[in-house]
Amino acid sequence: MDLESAEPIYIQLQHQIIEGIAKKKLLPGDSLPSVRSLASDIGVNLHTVNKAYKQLKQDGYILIHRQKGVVVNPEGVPKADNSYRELLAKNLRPYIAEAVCRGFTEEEFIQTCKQIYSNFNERGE
Amino acid sequence: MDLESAEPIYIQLQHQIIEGIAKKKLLPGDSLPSVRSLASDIGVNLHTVNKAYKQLKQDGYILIHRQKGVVVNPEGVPKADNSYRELLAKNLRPYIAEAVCRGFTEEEFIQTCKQIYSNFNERGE
DNA sequence: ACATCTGTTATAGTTATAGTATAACAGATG
DNA sequence: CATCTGTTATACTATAACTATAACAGATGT
Repeated sequence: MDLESAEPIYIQLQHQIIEGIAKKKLLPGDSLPSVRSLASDIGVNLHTVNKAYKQLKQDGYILIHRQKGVVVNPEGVPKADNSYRELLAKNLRPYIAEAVCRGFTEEEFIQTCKQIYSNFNERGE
Repeated sequence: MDLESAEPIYIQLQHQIIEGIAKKKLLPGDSLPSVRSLASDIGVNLHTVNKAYKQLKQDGYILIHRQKGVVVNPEGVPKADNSYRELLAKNLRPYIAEAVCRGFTEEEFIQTCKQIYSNFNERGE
């Protein structure tokens, strides 16, 4: 966590949890710290953590049983649908436009993606 | 231009100009509207346009000859270097983590990228 | 010379977002 | 019944985005 970053803390938190799920360090059913304990752990306010959890819940990454706490979605994360695909393409567009301008070829770009993918698919970590 | 978007106007402007260069609708040496005329065209303040131009200049997309106005870099956009590659990977990471969680495979992801690339490489548009 | 265009800078104000600080509520647990 | 949970409400500060004017300095055209 970088509290000095331009990236909002609650966004960094979301990314970190999503990465944890992608890397299978967080498995379906695993429980996450309460908003209060996590907030105190990383030294931020309760609401900042709550904001991250709220969004993750909305996106189907986690479930929240009032008193039992926060749990990684036991059903797994909702599969990619059309609206996801559209949003992804919209988000990637500016990066690819910049790559084209800088002479960063399709092959190089794909190689970069593959390398990142491999970070998440390493088994037995 | 979507003045209602959560995406800041000056960012949208940057993206649009970068896309123009990527699609070769804007060629090296082409001149762009003055900050004032562009601002009045899209109905925003002079400073909003200036902020976008400033960043584009910093990134080497455009040159600014005090009185001659704004011009697409005649030398072309600076080629991808290591710091660019690092930043790109850092930026792509969250999108790929999400894709992994949603069962969006590497092949599908790459297919998405290729399709976007093809939008920029279409000749004779 | 002079008006006019250019990018640039400065100042000030508004609005929205991010984050903090408390407090309280409601359901579940021990 | 105290304590933990997520949730909600309110209020405050700091910062970013945007707007509104105004002015400056260099170049151009008449």
